[in-house]
Amino acid sequence: MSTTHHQGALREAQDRFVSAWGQMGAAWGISRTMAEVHALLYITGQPMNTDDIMDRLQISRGNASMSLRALLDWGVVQRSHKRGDRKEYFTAEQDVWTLFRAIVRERMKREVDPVLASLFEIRDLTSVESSRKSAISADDKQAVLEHNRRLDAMLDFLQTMEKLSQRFVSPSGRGLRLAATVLGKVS
Amino acid sequence: MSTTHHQGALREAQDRFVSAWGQMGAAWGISRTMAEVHALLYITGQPMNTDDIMDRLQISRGNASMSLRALLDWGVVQRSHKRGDRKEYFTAEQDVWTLFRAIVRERMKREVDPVLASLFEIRDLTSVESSRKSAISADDKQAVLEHNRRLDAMLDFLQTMEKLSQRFVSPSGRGLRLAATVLGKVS
DNA sequence: CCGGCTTTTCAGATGTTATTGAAATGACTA
DNA sequence: TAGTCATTTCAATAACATCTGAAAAGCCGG
Repeated sequence: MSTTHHQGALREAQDRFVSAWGQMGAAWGISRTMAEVHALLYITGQPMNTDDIMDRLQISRGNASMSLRALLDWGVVQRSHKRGDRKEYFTAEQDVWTLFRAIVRERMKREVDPVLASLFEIRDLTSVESSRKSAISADDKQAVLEHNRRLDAMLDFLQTMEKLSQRFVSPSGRGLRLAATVLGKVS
Repeated sequence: MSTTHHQGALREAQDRFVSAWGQMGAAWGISRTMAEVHALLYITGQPMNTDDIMDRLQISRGNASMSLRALLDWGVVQRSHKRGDRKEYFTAEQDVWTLFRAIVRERMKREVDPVLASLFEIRDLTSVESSRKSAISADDKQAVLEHNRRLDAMLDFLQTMEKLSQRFVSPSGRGLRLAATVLGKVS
């Protein structure tokens, strides 16, 4: 349609954006390709189908399919369709804060929550139980006490983070206003 | 010294803490071992030398050395020494918020800053320059305009994040108070 | 400046994760 | 139902990250 063949600058800017985003994603434990697919959809703003994406990023069909599905799971890409075309098209969430909230939500769910669960279990191993146990030296009791203090410090911290993230993640542009507030507050 | 051979519960709690932390670290793009070494030092609270750590975590000398050095670089572990012992001992930062600040600082430096730099460069590719270019259709101009809008949205967002993280990272227990404030504010 | 002890380095082995491509599955039409 | 086109799956493979262990480099007291 619009873009002619020698439309260099825009194309290059898009490609470099895709690379930069892919790099960042990789550092975050998101597969490079998945991040690149998202970047491409975001920066072009155009609905694209699997073949468009394969061609543009030079990746296999399987890879494109997997990445798109994962992006759908994360809720940062939506399906759409074109009349008279059987292919599925995809578009990226355009609001950056919404995007960010989706990412935080997903990462908390996958990485922090399981650790929190583990820590609670671990806490049980050395709670009241240990005092019931047979003859234990004063030193050992002290060691357990300090262990529990450290464990609790970590637990408290992660729970605070959890709550904080829920504020940011909560629906509506709450996160933005909060960030602005915080930045304003502390001068 | 204190811990006798059948002191099971504490030891198991420590081991499980180490695993849980290692898992979390892995998800964050920190090598599992590096996270485990830190977890061990944190949860025991004891200064340990390289051999202690090798034995306890069953890792090679090289791996232990590398991980410890990385933790020192991150500023979350300190060297210490024992009189009459030539070995180096290591201890973990015990304040969880300080630990967290170190991590955020490091990750921003390594992952966000480079991307921001790239985005600024990319922005230049399609700034004023593009209007100078020869005959360009109205459609193309429009495309470039929208591209710039999206790019700027991302830039703004990352810059806000950067500033936010600097608040949290700033010396003294500022971060803690901020978090408390935010949690309090929105009920 | 030698000998013993400690830490660091790094090439190769090992383990993990991402990607491909072709076959299976699904979805729709006639 | 068979035929066409699109999508998903998954075993094989490639790419990447991590770990080992032995050799090299540092450090120190005598």
